[in-house]
Amino acid sequence: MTDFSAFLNPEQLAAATAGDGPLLVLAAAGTGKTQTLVYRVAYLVERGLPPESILLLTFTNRAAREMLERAHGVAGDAVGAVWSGTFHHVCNRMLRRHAPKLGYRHEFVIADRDDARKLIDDCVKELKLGGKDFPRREVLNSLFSHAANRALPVEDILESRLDQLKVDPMDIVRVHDRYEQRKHELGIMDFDDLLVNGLRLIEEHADVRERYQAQFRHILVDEYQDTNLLQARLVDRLAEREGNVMAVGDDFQCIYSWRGADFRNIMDFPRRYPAASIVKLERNYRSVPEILAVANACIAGNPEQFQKTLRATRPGGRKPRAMFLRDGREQAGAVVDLIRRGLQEGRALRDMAVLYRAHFHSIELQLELTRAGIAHVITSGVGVFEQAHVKDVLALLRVAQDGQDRLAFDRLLSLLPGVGPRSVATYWLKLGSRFDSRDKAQREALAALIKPGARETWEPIGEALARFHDGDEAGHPDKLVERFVAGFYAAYLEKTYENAKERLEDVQELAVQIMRSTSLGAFLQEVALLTNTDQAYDKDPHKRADAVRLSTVHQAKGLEWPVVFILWATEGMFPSSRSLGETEDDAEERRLFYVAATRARDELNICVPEWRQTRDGGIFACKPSRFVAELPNELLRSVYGRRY
DNA sequence: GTTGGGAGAATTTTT
DNA sequence: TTCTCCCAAC
Repeated sequence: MTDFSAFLNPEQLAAATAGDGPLLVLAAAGTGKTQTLVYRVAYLVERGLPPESILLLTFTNRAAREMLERAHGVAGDAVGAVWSGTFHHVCNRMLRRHAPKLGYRHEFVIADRDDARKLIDDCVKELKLGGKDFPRREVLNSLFSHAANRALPVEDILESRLDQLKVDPMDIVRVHDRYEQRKHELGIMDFDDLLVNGLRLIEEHADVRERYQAQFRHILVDEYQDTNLLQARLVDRLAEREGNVMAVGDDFQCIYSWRGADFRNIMDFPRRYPAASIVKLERNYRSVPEILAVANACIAGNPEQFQKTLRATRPGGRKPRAMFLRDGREQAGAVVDLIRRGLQEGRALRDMAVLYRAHFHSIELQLELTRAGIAHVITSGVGVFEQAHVKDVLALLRVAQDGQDRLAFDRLLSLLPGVGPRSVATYWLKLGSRFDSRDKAQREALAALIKPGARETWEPIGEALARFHDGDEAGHPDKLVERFVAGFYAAYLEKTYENAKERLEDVQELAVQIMRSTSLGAFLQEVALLTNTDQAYDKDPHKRADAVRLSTVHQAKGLEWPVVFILWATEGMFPSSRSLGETEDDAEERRLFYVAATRARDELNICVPEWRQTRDGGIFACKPSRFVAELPNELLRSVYGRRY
């Protein structure tokens, strides 16, 4: 048995070794929340609980993996069988098993954001809507998503935005109805459907519900403050029988309410679970007191929160710098200078991170870092698996794997010259609304259907598929990809993209990834849920090992660095004017700034440029962010220009 | 039916 | 400045 008291402080110990019953752990930033969860898992396993009866829900797959790795270090191999991952991942896992109960195949397809938007476009066109004033697909997508994640009808969501919409709300409802219908016809689920249907599965099917209620004797939820209504309800249902929920979170760090997260879930937890014990973790092990003072001051004004104060355990260090700079270029130069100084002081590049509100805030810095030859990695907005070339190859693999995947078929065939949506639709129909590439007759039928101009191009692809199914290369997805690339795709990339070489490398790396997973089927069923923050797909591990990290604040959640820079701490940028809109409510932006500041261990540098250049060459003045301006002067070291 | 050119719009956060 | 949409020519 591990001596848990050797690794945990009294509050952490109380949480990790608590008995049965609901438990709310209010863990402020940097107070060892992960440590507590890791030891909680280890404790339960060591006490003899079967690992598969533990459900660990996290915000990213990466967080789940890290926690289990660490718990494995404490409690050994048994930990491997713990159910863990994001809500989407766990719902996916349950739905793969029981999908027919909801009228889906086990092999239902997950539509990523891009697929969903395309589909919405199709619906708009089909209904002959659209036009200048009709909302764009992104807007429609986010409206539908809002509705789904709050379990509200689309009409209700539209109601609150009527003034912004110039069209008949019923038209939007019609698009939504058609979209739902279309998804069902194609047997696909979008991200929101995973949650919606996961919950439906549990609520509407008593046998499934009872099975999982019996299985999950302990449910642990990380980042509980960022759960939405569906997620909270799913946990409540699953825990109904055993009642063992451990919710860990920090209402100060709720930064996803735009996605439906509702921090009332955490505020109301004691009411929903009257038997709940509450543990507060307030001792911060991460940051120097000067950084905590800034974080505390920033968040203090937010109403209706659990009152918590970060208490420092580290000795005093340096006050955060507020750097008042001329413009974005000077900001980039200043950050580069300070990174160089950090290197001289013995820090590694990986000790430093640059955080910002939105991806485009970092463009100037990226250029400057490249010019200066400083290794850096960006967790970009577009996930690796969302890039066009990766999706092309995935489409090939999906066609090889599954004869009913219409989306994949469309995508693959559209790569051929002269073949567009109309032709593809005809092929599909003539093949009997399926294309089973295992079936020789179907392969030949398709080859004959393809129009003359494209037939030659298709030939090597058809050949690759044939060899994948019969012959000595059967069942080797890497060989399939290889033949596809050699016979067609390399030339296609060359013709289509300027950076064909890089894309080719991605594709080859993809083949390696697939060979590492248990099976092609398993890989394809999960791939839509892998994101760039999960780092399952490491493009360049050598570079990544020691490089400055550039990230949005959202993606930096749960991480920490000795040195942190915050870019564009100006009104309109951070807080973002788009987020504030007409409302005066800046609570969420404030929490976001709090999250950014509390990522730093030793040194926090807040950049406040005075002028911003727009893309079309315009220039306008920026006021310093309220989050800087409001701070008492004595909490910061203010420096002007490049005299830091 | 498809593709490519030219004009126009537009810049948040993500599973 | 870059991505997206619409229209006209293959």
